Amino acid sequence: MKKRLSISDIAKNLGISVTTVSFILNDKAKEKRISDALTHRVLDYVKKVGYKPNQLAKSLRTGKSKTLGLLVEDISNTFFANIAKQIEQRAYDHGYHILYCSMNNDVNRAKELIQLFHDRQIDGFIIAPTEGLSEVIHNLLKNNVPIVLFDRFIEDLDTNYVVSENKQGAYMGSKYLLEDLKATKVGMLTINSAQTQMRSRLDGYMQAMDEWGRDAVIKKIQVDQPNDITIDLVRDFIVDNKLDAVFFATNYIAITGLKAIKKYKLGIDKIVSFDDHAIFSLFQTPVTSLSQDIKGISDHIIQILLSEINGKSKGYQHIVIPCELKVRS
Amino acid sequence: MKKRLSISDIAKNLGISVTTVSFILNDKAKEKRISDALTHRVLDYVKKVGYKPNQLAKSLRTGKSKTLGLLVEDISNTFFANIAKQIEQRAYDHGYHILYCSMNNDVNRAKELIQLFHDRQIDGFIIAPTEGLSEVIHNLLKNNVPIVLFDRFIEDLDTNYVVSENKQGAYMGSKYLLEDLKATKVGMLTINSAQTQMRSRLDGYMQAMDEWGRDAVIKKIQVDQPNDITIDLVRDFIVDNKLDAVFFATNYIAITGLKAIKKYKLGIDKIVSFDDHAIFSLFQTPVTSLSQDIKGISDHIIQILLSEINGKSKGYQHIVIPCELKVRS
DNA sequence: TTGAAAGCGCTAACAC
DNA sequence: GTGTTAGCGCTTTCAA
Repeated sequence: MKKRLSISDIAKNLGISVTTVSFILNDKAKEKRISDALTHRVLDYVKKVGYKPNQLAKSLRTGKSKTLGLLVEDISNTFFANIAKQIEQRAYDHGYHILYCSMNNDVNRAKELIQLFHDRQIDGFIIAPTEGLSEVIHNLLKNNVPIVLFDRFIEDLDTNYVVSENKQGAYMGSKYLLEDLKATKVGMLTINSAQTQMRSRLDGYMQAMDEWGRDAVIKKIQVDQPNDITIDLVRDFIVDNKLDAVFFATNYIAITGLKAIKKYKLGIDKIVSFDDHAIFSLFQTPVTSLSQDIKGISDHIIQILLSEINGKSKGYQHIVIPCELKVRS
Repeated sequence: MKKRLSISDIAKNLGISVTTVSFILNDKAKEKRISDALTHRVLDYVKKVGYKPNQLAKSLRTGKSKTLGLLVEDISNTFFANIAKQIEQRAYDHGYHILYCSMNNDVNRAKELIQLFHDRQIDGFIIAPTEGLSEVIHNLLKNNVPIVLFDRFIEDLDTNYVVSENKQGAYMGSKYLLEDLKATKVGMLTINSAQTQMRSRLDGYMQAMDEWGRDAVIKKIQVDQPNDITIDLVRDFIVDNKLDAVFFATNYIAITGLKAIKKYKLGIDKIVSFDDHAIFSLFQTPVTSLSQDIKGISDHIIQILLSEINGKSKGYQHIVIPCELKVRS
């Protein structure tokens, strides 16, 4: 493997100095009033020999790594995987790379990873924050590290975030069950989590129940328990409360719920779930869903983060993006 | 933001030289016979002030970035997302980061990305190669860049790969339809692609059809056409050929197929798909699947790549991992 | 057993 | 307009 050319090789071969080459390569030819002829000669030569600047050296010198960190709970979750895909696209378009990782519901791992990313001079963070990350994110903020939170935010932390209009979405979904499907008793299945998006979805459901003068019937399930157990819990919840409609707070809870409905032939046919999923149009009774605007979310995240990095931000931004009710029947 | 400490700050504050600090930090204290007392003093101090070496500088000096590149077609595909999750876990355990990206079926983008990663001195590549990448991968190989292909390989390229036992899996699935479900006419739906894994799945199906003396009935659909059109094509395929069983070559084809089955009430109840999916146990007639060993695949990928990077590889490895038939009925 | 210093490839202040 | 050079933070050879 022949050694990679360096900028000084280029300069030497062309009989000029590295400065000149550097200026030309960094689009400062005009500014530094380097002759057009020379500029072209350098550019042509660089292209001919396929010279690429060493990003590492560049980063070391400039302190910018041109890399963003994406931290999510679980990259194999379709919502996060889709966000990741969009973010990555946009990042590459702007010359940024993405380092990503799944925190897997493990606060210590998460803290470690954030530190690790920071040590690697990540230019900015995109985080779906889990509980317990408040302090470490606060530290980043204190160090002026650009950050955008998404999917949820942390209440006592003043920073950028991009989230869906969860309360309004949950309200729409609940209202759809009550008003359009004439449900008499609507239960809500959610997870045992204090994350803001979950709280908002709960609030939306509650508001609808209040307005219709119905009892709120809520079960919070634990995410880390075996699926079989959860399935049985869901059956008990539906049967014991004589529900004729269910609102699921996320698509993965819905999938577990649908398993229970199928397994125990519960005959529930009024179902709404937050987050869309391929499965929902295929279930025996189609599931109406609140689909989040993945593209819109990603666009805002990148736009806010890049403007922070480029020092063009005008205070912290709080973006709330509407969801769409996808009716299936 | 207070400036980060550098190794020379540490040395200065401790009244010793950077060399000594560097040796101690890189576990060469013993080898260089630095006194235990000093070693401890340095280690304690480093911990106390929370000093972290600058990875960029380290990389620039050593030429190792401690970063791996993961290139897949589409990170939002569950198979790839799951592989990504596993790989990432293992990589971090070994002190490596993952830069990833989706090639989105775009050869030029893929080439560009590989070049980009290479320019960033990625230590190794993990690639699910698409058609047309032969040349650029060949170039990497010529430059002794560690590479592991997975999911498929490229026939005229001698390198490491980790794939599932696709032919055997497809054979098992087809045999299950014929032998256990007593299917009379089994059609295969696959995609219009020459990738090795697709070819092998086709071969497995064909072998079973041959052994049972049945006609092979195959439809290749185009991945990039609108879903509605594909759904209608699937219906025509099933109806025109009077099929009573279908073998789907991937889970996403299966999902489209299930949509057709549901939409047009085709009443097919003998269904097998390659790749498992949450949906398959929930469809009106459960779908038996061939599930790939994500963990096994990931383990092998990382193990091979790291031994290549550390120069411990003993020639190219070709790993073929069995799939499991998940019967549902 | 420890230290001085060169050098990885690049940018940019300063000199001419 | 173009060149010289210091220095980003680190590893490692060579010297002491």
